[in-house]
Amino acid sequence: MDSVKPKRSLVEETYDILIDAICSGELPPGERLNQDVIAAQLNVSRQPVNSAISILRANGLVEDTGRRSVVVSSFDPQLFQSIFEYRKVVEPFAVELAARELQKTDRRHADRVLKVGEKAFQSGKLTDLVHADMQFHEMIYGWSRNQVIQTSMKTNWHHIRRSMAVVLRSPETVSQVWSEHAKIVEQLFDGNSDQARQTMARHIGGAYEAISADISDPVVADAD
Amino acid sequence: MDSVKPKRSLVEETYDILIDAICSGELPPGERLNQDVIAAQLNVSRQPVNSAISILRANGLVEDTGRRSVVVSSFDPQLFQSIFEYRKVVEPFAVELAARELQKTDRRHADRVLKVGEKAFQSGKLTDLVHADMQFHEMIYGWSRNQVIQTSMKTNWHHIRRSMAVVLRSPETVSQVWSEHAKIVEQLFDGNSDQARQTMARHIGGAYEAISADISDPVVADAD
DNA sequence: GTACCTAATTTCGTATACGAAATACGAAAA
DNA sequence: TTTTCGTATTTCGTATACGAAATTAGGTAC
Repeated sequence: MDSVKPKRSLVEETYDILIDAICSGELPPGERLNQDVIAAQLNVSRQPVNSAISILRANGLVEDTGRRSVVVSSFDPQLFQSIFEYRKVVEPFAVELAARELQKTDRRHADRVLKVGEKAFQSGKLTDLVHADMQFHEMIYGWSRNQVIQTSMKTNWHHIRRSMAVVLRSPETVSQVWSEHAKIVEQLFDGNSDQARQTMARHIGGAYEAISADISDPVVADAD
Repeated sequence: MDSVKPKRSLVEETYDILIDAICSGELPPGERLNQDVIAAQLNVSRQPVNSAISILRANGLVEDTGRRSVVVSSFDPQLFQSIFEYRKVVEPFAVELAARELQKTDRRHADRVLKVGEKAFQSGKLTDLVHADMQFHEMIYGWSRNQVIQTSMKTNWHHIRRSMAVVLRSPETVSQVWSEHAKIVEQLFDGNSDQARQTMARHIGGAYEAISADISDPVVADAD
């Protein structure tokens, strides 16, 4: 068992806390980030907070206002559309790659992930649902053995989570999502990789349809 | 006229200098980054250097050694393969998206970029060639109007540039690259988007073939 | 000569300090 | 009352300071 303490730095800790606050919607778009306040809340000096914000800025999750402050980036429907347009091509590709060499042990992992999804569905907690959804897709990215897909999608999920925090999904939609997940796994392990690919493409397309209607209006900072 | 000074911070300046040194091969894989030394060289304090390194670490370009130092990440052929596997799917897709709404003015831009490429080819300077190559592909990403493609490929080009610094390309290969670029533009503006897509797919595939042979061995840090 | 132990030095993370720039506020003039 | 200008305050970027961890070196025992 890995009981090593990674010994995370305060910069990392601060970064994780901030990105989580942003993605969960706790810090909504346009919200100002005051270094002194954050430092006080986390009981650290301003220095690690400053570094963490530098990373967030480099990743586009916060932006300078031209004034003296940084704010959480506005959530742009255009970006959301880009993400799903992108996913509709990349995720079926990930499925195709995953089919190359599936291990038998992977099946156990898949079943576990699907089970967690079921539980999250029954609990009805949005946070759990989003998390489980992400887990499933990240499993596929991992199977693809393509690092670029994994890292680019990691960034995308920050934005996806951010949008999910605003959007409510109907139970029927959620139910369908998880039956499609199961179907993809089934087809993959049955050797029908091409079908799995197509199912994934439809899955992403459908998810976008289901969600996009709700986020037609951009969420931006309050005008002064 | 935009005569505003972007007023870049020392963190940004330092980050750009470091990433450029890494991507150009000036700081080879395994090279240790000493904050004091870098700060002295750039005539800044260690603070912005520290922040810049935090960003590099978050982007995976440097990594902790478990000791007290960070080193430039080793260049992994596996990653290189992932990048081209990815590009072979994503770049043709970018071409497809680009075909949606091409502006007439874009043609002028394209011709300019192609011309710069020719010049770089004649000059024979590797740095210029790589830069021009990147310019061409980034033009396509821009035309796709898909932000995710743009940002993910931006990261990838750091790694691509890094590999290019090691790999020498034969003049014939380079020549072929640029005639293919021209062909893609031609096909796009002639409305043959599907052909342009296929040309791009062949282009990426060919580029990978041409390069991959030379980087079969991983470039890692010297063993102690 | 080799191995080990301890002290000195390096080097990093984080805290604190300082100066500059921008915003907020308040007073005076229209 | 509204606007404008000057001053006080906030807040950030960057410099400097400090303590801890790790590496290096040197010396001693075998």
